[in-house]
Amino acid sequence: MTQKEIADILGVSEATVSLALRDNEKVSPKTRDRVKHLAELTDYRPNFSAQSLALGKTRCIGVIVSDISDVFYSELVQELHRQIRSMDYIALCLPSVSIGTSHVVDTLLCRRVDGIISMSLDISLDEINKIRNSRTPIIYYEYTFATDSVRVDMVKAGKILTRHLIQQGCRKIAFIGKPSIPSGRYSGYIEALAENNVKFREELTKECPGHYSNAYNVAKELFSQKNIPDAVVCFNDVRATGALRAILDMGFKVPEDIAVAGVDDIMSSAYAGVPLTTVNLPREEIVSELLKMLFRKIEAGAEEIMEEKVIQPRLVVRASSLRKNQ
Amino acid sequence: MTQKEIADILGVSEATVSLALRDNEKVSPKTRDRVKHLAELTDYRPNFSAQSLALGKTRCIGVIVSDISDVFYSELVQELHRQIRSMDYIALCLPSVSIGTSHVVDTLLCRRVDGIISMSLDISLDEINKIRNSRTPIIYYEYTFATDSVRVDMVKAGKILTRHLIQQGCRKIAFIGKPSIPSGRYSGYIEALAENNVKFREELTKECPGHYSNAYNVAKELFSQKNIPDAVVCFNDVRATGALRAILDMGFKVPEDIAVAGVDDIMSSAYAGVPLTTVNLPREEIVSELLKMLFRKIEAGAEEIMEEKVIQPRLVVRASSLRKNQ
DNA sequence: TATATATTTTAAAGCGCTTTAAATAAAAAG
DNA sequence: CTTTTTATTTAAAGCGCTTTAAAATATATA
Repeated sequence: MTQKEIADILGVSEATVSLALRDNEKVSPKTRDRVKHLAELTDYRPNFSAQSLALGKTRCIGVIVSDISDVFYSELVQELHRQIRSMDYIALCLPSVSIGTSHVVDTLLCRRVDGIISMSLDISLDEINKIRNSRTPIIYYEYTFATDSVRVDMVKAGKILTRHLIQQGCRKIAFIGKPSIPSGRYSGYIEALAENNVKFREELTKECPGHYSNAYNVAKELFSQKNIPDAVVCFNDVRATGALRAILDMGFKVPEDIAVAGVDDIMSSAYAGVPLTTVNLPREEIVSELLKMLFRKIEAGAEEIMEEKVIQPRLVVRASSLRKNQ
Repeated sequence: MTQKEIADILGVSEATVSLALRDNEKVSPKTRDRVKHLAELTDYRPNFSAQSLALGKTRCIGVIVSDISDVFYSELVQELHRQIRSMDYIALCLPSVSIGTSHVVDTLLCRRVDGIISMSLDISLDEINKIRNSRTPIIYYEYTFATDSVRVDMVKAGKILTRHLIQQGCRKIAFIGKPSIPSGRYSGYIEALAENNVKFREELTKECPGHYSNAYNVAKELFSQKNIPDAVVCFNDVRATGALRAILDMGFKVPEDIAVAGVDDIMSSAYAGVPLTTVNLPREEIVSELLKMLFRKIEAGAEEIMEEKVIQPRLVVRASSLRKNQ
């Protein structure tokens, strides 16, 4: 079924059909009803490719995610789908880790998405330039090198978590997932130590790639040292869950011997080896800010809007850090 | 940049440019190189909408997922993105739970996806008919009411899990997540009980919607009865994780007092309260079969291929069911 | 009734690409 | 140096839709 076929059946012109379907007031109520009725009846569905071509927009935004099987991101993406639905848009989410950032960017640009949300940290300058050249509006999540971005105050996240552990009486606080480049959570961790006069010990901080198993191994190593930390802040809940498992496997009690905390507040955290203290990043707010900014930029014709929205995280205390005797 | 602009600059016709870019051997090597070189230089990217319209295909397949924040599905989708990349296609994945199955189907049909993979159980007959009428090829995952599907042998999954628990000495085996409609895992559970002469007790089987918290509550209730089960098979790992947490919170020892098992083998299962015994569903194989079948059907012009591929699951034994004294 | 005005419909061009059939240019054969 | 044959290029139509300017019809005004 095409508009032409409908037009032929009804004995009107193609233009009339198009106008009628889009509720243009130039077409008489009577014809409009006839058209719409027949469209309904014949299960007519506009061809989006044709529409996009004619209108010059796809009503589709691209989302670059590093890894959609990463729980936190999949939760974010789900929320994004939910919110974008009401704007009559769709989100095309592609995982850069499994198909390559460069390929993702090319795909999105070829498909002429109306805008892009980048949630991937491993996007290169090259790709950013490609996007800029194409004049496709883009907003970044958690990418500190660009304006037009939304991010959670991760310094604060690291800080409130560390503060909390100090309040619980911990004094030898380790950090798993130390970044190679300066990062919020890690800075927050260091600041919190400093402001409470707790000694920062380099040897208690460990790099750790992002998967359960890596954190498991790093933790095993960390807690095999002579001088055992009494708490550990992890880069995120996935790493915290892995580390926690290692700690339990080694026979330590959590939180009595070692307190554990992560960041993200993924669903499974409340059901981990020991329910996990963490920092909640408000998905709904993050997504709504991202979309608000993106659509503003789309309206503005891809002009930089030079804005950076910072969202506040919230401490979520659970058993993994709660020392009863405090 | 459009083909026309390239053509104008080079002083050739639009047709030549199009043919050259698609490596048609009718165009001389010399012109082809000139065209491609300029295309490269000017960062030309074909307009996909136009291409789709002209070719009558979108090189895009739609994926209907109930909930992409469900770990298992997000792992499946990630794998799907990986595999489909090499076919120069993209996957448009939409979560039916947050935007509604009917809306998902409409969206996919409007956008004229070349094929659909349905991973959602709550797709209605109405929607299936819409898809059929549009003559869009579709393959189902785990949907037992349709042919042209791929599924894991869930009877077997339920059976090997239950058998394993019986071998571990359990005799009062509960089931959390009993389905309202006949389902593989549950049947497998019952069959395994029967074949080992273990009494089936209705009161040990509980319905349970799919989230950690529900399983937590159901388990709390189940294990507050006078007659406490010594094992529980859960519909999947998410429910198992929730139930496990409840069991531990109630002060039971796992697996000594109660053995716990799930299905899916999601990444976090190995790091749950107690590492979780489960059944692995081979993602790579599932996805590759789905795609193989779908593309076969696309070639065949949406003709039913009347096939049902059954994939074998694999038992993964971990601490949550391993009774040392056996 | 004729004219001006408002309402409704339509022809035609355009969006950016593909493809086919016809036109042109180059090479081979006579 | 023609005539065939072969290689290369192009004009034109089409994919399904939108939109604008002009045409047709209906309604109001003089």
